[in-house]
Amino acid sequence: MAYVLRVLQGSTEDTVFQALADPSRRAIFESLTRGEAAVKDLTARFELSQPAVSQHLATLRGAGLVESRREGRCVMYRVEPRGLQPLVDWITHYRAFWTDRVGRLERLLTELER
Amino acid sequence: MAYVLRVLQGSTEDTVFQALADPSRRAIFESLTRGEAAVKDLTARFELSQPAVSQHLATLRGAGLVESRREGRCVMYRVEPRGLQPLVDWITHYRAFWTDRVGRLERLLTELER
DNA sequence: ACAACACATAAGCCATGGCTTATGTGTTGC
DNA sequence: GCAACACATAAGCCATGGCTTATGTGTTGT
Repeated sequence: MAYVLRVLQGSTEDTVFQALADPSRRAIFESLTRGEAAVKDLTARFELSQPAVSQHLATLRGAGLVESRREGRCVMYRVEPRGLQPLVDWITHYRAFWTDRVGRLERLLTELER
Repeated sequence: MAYVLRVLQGSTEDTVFQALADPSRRAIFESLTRGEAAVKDLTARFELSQPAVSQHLATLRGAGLVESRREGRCVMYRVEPRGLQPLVDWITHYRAFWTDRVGRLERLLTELER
């Protein structure tokens, strides 16, 4: 069922990993976590051309990590929290190998849900 | 301090993201979580040539996600749990944006440590 | 010692990806 | 309407990456 949902959304963890593999894209994403920003702003922060930034944003958008909204002649981009979910899910699948801290977290969750 | 350690280890989250970006590499990694395996075994499981598998393993090894050990004429590969830590750290940094479930986990941790 | 096995590495090929410049699409203000 | 701004998209270039075949390095067994 979760699988079906993922397929319908068209996003397995594949797109997310792919999107976050690039350092510039991660930097842009991190920058957006500090608040909504226009393409112009991001272009100013990083030493990238405007098309480069737009292309990175398109990739992040395709991975569901980011959303956009028009405001006047600017396009504001913001982080889409749920976009990280596939990554969290993937990692959670290997929680057996995590460090003590995360292991403790999982144990807590189990106890909570019981 | 954590930063210094990362630099000394020579591994920011960069190598890990890079290594996990490839589907074949993730598949190999996932396969290894089910237990130690030789290159020959992995080559048999996936439809990849032996050199391809070796190269993927070398990349995973470089990212600290996997370790190797000689046993006779085979080289056994196993998952290195701590290798996922940079990824967990990176995601944890954006925990503010996580879904309710993870948010609940974090709140639990905070209460626990207090 | 030699053949067979298991693996790593080298070299080359081809697809992909990220960047650039150039151009198209909206939107604002005069 | 028109110029200026903000952004998206197209086209092309070049580096990178993943795969292949071919070859080198160890290890086992006879």
